[in-house]
Amino acid sequence: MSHKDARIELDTSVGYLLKEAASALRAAMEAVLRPLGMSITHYACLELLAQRPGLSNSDLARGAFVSRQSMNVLLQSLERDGYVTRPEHAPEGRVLPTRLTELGRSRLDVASAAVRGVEDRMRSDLDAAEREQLRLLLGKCVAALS
Amino acid sequence: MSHKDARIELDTSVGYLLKEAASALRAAMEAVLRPLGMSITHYACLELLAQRPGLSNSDLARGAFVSRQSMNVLLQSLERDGYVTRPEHAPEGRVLPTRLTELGRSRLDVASAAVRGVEDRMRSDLDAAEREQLRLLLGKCVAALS
DNA sequence: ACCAGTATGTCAGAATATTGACATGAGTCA
DNA sequence: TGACTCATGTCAATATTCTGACATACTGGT
Repeated sequence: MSHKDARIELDTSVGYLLKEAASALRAAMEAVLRPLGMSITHYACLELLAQRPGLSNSDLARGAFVSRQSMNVLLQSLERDGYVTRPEHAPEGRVLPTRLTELGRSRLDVASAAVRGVEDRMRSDLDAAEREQLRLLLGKCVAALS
Repeated sequence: MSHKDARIELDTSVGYLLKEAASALRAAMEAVLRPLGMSITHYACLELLAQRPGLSNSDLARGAFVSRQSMNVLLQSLERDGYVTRPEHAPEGRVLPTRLTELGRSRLDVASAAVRGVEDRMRSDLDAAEREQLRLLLGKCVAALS
């Protein structure tokens, strides 16, 4: 060995496996959302709003793991299509609280069912204890990186 | 409840946690690779070539989870910068086997050490058994989705 | 009151990745 | 041999995301 072997073993690297799993999940979600005319960020935004109505653009960006600029243009298109509404000017501060419309909620219902199917398939070989274990371990990784 | 509650619980969803972890890992890797003038795809390509010399463009694309068109333009820039070499025309078939240059390998050594630091930090709260468990569970998820 | 620091919404330009398309080569099967 | 299928490398166009920048608004300390 002429140079130090600090190479990362791809096949056994947790980081690589994590990326592989996330990539597979993304592909599977895109496959079921595409027929609905929805992208993943699209869906993530609506899902966040369904669970936490009134989130700001910046909140949604953090929750969907994109920049707030990206979320802003997405929100503009969602608003144009009538899926969400935002007040004309901020009630207080600069924050514009966003809310789902009835149309947005009904579209989300379909998308949410499709995504649930993907998640169920992903976890199909895991029993309840393993799912909990996976959540725990992923949570530790997230905490350690932030 | 006027409409059926098929909503996915974001906080407890394995899929959401997976995306969160992958996003945190990506951010951390970008942070350490940026000072080296390298992107994640950049690094992934070099790392793949170090472990499996002679991979084709399509192989590299699959290994780095991008389209082969994206990998192609990346390889062109890597070739232009002298990090990798490809034969002028295919030895057999259409496949152009790619190899690291000495320059590419030395640049990779630095990047690899930086990335290893990130991975170590990510797994810092996990003991050996937990790391093995995480690999196993992620592997099951990947298998179930493909 | 003031000022520095931080967070937000938004516009514009740049970087990155994807989809579509085409030609070429290999393998299969009748 | 010929037809068919599949994988590869690559060009072009499109789409998506990010970075940079700016004005505005809140917050905490002096």
